[in-house]
Amino acid sequence: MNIKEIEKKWQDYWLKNKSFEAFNNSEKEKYYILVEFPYPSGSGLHVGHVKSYTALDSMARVKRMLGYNVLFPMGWDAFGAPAEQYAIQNKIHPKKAVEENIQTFKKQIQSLGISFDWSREFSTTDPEYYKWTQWQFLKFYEQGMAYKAEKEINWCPRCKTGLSNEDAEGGVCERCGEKVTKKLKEQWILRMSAYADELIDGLKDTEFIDRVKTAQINWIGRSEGAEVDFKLENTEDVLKVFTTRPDTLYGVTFMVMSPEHEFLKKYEDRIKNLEEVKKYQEYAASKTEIERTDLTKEKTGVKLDGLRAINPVNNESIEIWISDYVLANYGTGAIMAVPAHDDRDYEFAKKFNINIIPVIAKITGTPQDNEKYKESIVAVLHNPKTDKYLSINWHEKGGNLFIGGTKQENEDNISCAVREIEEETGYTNVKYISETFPINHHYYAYNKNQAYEIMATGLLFELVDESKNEPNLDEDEKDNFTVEWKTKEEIESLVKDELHKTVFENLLSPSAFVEDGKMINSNHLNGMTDIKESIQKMIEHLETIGAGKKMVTYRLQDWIFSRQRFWGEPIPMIYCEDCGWVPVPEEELPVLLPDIASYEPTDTGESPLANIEEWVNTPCPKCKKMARRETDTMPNWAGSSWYWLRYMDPNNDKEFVSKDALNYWKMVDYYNGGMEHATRHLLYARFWNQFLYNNGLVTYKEPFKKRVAHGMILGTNGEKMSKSKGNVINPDDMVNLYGADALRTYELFIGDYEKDAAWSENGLKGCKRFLDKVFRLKGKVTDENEYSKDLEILINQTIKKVTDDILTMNFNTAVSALMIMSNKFDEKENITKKDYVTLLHLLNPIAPHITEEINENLGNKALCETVWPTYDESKLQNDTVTMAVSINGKVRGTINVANDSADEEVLKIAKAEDNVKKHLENKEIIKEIVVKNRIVNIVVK
RNA sequence: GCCUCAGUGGCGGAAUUGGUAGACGCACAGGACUUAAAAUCCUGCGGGUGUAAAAGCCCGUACCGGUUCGACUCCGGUUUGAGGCACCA
Repeated sequence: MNIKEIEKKWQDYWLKNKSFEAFNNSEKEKYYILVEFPYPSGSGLHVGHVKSYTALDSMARVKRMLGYNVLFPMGWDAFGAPAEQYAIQNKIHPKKAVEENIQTFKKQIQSLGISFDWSREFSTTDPEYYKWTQWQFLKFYEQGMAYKAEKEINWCPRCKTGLSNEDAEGGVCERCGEKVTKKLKEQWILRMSAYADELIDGLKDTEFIDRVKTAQINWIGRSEGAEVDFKLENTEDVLKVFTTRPDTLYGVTFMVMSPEHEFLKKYEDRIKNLEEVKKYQEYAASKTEIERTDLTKEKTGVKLDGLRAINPVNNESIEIWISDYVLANYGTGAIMAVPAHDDRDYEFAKKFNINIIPVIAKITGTPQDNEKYKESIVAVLHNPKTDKYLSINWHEKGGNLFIGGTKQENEDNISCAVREIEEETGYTNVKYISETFPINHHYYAYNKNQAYEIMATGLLFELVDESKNEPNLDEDEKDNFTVEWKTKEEIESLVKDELHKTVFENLLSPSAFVEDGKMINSNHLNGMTDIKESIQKMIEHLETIGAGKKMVTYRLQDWIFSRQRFWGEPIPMIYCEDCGWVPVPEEELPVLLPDIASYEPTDTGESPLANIEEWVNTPCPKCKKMARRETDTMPNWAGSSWYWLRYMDPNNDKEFVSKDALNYWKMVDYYNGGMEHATRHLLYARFWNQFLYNNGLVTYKEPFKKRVAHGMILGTNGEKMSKSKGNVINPDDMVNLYGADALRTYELFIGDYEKDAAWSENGLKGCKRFLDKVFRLKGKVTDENEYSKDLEILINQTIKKVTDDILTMNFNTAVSALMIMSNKFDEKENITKKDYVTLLHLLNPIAPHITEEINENLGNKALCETVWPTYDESKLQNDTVTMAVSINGKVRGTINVANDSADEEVLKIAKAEDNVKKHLENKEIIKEIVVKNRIVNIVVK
C-alpha cells in the first residue's frame, strides 16, 4: 500500500468530481461551517491549523453524508504588514509574495484532504473583493458612521504608522514590539462606540462559548454610574466627573483632572502655579502608555493653585489636582476622589497628605433587634522594643482580645483609649500612631442580656516606656483576665473576635475600604447598608438639585480605521480644496492600488502612497478640479470583517452578496477560531454585520450562531511552538512520514478540542498503528451483508457515539470509540462485509483517504457519496447488564441480570452474591436502593 | 486587583451529567514469533496490604469542610495553574 499515491488519488477524485462544492439554489437544508481564514505567511501551515481544519472538516463531512448542503469555504486574509515589509526590502510588489504564499498554503491544505469548497476561494487582496470592502466603507460614511478627526493616536515610530487601541495593547506595537508613542493626526474613525450596547445585547442571540462571551463583555467594559457636576469656584463652568459610586459623594476630599483636561488651557490665567502645571503636563506627555499605566509606580501629581470646585451635596470647597492616573479618554477625563473608599485615591491622598473622610463603615457581627447603641474604641498597644502586642486574655470568658472600652460623654477616641489602657493595664506613657475607619459592630452581651450595636474605632499606640500605675479594675474584670504580650503571628492565630481581628488587620495594613457597609457621615444616606439603594437614592437627589444624572460609560472606543501603509485597501475618499471630503463614486470602485514595485515609508507619517503623484492626484468627483486621494489605507481587520458573507456569493459583480444567497445561508452555524481573536476580530466583525443589518443590507443582526475556539498545539516541551525555541513541527514532514490520515486522526485524538496540548510523535505513531490495524482487518471480511450477531449492539452503539461526538466536537472520544470497535473486530475470526464497511464509513470523516481506498477495493461506491450509517434504537443495549452491588456506598461485587429486571429480583440476586453475603452477615438492613441497570446500594448498620 | 476556565496514574486524557474512577492511546516491564532487528501478537501496569497464585481489605480525582444511601461530578472555603481585563473612576 503506497499511502502517498492513495492520498493523491482521492484528493484528485474529490476535486474532479466536485465532491465538496456547495449549491446556492438547493432544496436541501443548509449548514454553514466556517474556520477563520489564515494570513498566508511565508512560514507555511502550522500543525495548529491542521487541528482546527481537520476538526471542522470531519464535522462538514458527516453533515454532508447526513444530507445537508454544507458550505465549508476557505480563503486568504492577505493584506498586512509582513507582506509590505517584504516588498519594501526586496523591491517587489507584495502581490507577488502573497501569491506564492497562497500557493504553498493551498498545496499544504489540499495534501491533508480537507473538504473545502475551493470554487469559492478568494483573497481579501483581490480587487473584486476589496471593491466591496470599499463600497461598504462608503455606506459607513453615508450614514455618518465614518468620520475624520484629529486624534491623538497610538503611533509606532518604527513602523511609522498609527495603530488602533487594539493593535497597541500593553503599549507596544503588535507587529514590531516597539514602544508606542502618541501623535496627533487626522484619522478616519468608525463610530463603533455607538454600538456598545447592541454588541452586548446581541450576544443573547448567539451560542458562543462562555469565555468568548465574557471576553467580549469585558472588552466593551460597560459601567453604570452617574455624571456629577461640580461647580468650578468663581466661574460659570462645571467640572463634570463620572463615578460608579455616587453614594460616596460625602467622602470626596479632592478632585483630579487628567493632565490633558481642557480646563487647564481655559483657566490658565487663574492657575497661579502654571509653570509647575505645564511641567507636569510635559512630563505626562513624554511617557509612553506602558510607563504611564505601570501599576507599581508611585502616584504623581500637582495641586492647582487658584482653581477649586464645589461639592454639590454639601457646598464644600474642594481642591483640584492633576495627575496621570486619570485618563483623558475615559469618562469625562476628571474624577471626584474618595480616598476612604478607592484604592487609587487612597494612595494619592496618603502620598500628598490629603484629608480622608470615611462614609461607609464595615459591618462585623450580626445585626439584631432591640440593639443598644454605643461608641467605643479598640486599642492595640505595640512595644517597639520587643515587637510584641498587648493582648488581654479573658480565658474561657472570651479568649484573647485587645483593650476595649466605651466612650464617655465628650470624650474623643484618643483620650478614651489612653484612659482605658491605663485602667486595664496600668501603662501611662503611650504614643498615638494611627487609627482605623469606624467599624459597625453587632454583638450580644449574655451577662447583661442585651444586644448592642457599636461604632468602634481601632487605635494603634506605641509603648514609650514601662512606667505604670496600679490598674483600676471593675469588680467583673478583677481576676478574670491576664495581660499578655504576643507576637504578630501569635495574635493572628489567637484573636478570634471579628471586630478585634478586623481592627488588627486594618491597623497593620491600612487601605481603602471598598466593600459593602453602613453609610455614615452622609446626611440623608446615613444608616443605609445596600450599595445599590444608596446609589439610586443619591442619583435621585442629584437629579432633584440639578447637579447630575445617571450615566453609562464604556471602555470600548471608536475604531481608528486609518493606517499609514501601502498594502491595504485604499480608503475611497478624495480631498478637494473647495468641496472638502468627497466619496469616490460607486461606479469608480475599486480604487486600485498602484502597480509599482518600489515604496518607501515617508517621514511625515503619511502612507507610502503619498509619494506616488500620478496615483494621488485625481479630479474632484464633484467639481472636477484637481484634488488629492486619501492615502491612508484600511486596517488589516477590514477585510476579515465581512468575508463570511462573500463566501455565500463569491462571484457576484453586482452586489457584495445577493439577498437570495443571504436568505438561504443565513447565519454561520459554526465558526471556529483562536482565542486570540475572541475580542478584536470577533467584535469588529459583529459590529460590521450589525451596521449592515441596521441599514437593511443583510438579513441577520448577528453573523455567527456558534463560536468555538480551538486549543493550541504546543511543542514537545509544553511550550508554544516558535522558531527560536526550535520546537516547531512541520505538518509536511508528518504527512510524508505517517500520511495525512494518521496526522488527522492524531490531532483529533490528542485531547479536548478546546484545550492546549503538547505534541507527541509517539502519539501520532499510535494512531498510525490503529489505521494499519483497520487496514489489516480486511483479511477477515466475509461476503455476508448483515451485521455479525454478536457485534450488532456494539456497532449500533458506536454509530450513535461517533455521530454525536463529531457533531458536538468531542473528537477524541469518537476516535476512541472507533479504536474499541476495531479491537473487538480484531478479536474475532471473521467479520462480515457490513461490519467492516460500517467501520470504514464511521472512520471516513476522520481518515478519509484510506477508508475510501479500502472501500473502493471492496467494490463499493465512494463513501463521500453514500448516506451516513444509522443506528437502531432498539439495539443499543444488551439483553443482560452488569450491575454493581454496593454496601454503604462501597462496591462489594457485581451481578449479571436481565435488562430492566424488577427491583425485587435484582435485590434477591444481589444478596446472593458471595462477597455481598459476607458483608451482610450480622448486619441490619436499613435501606435498599436500586438504580435501574446501574447499581444496587444496601445500607446496613 | 477583578473576571473566566481548569486541577484525575509516569504522560495525553475517559467517566452515560449524582451511580463500578482511570475507557482509549502513549510510555514502561515481561513473554511469543525471528539467526537478529523491525513489524505483529500475548500479559501486566494508581498506591498500600495480602496470597503460592487468586480472592479479599484499606487509601486514592489539588486541599479542608458540607449535602447525599452514594460525590471527579452539587454547595461553602483554601490553594495552584492558564487565559482575558486592568490607575477604566
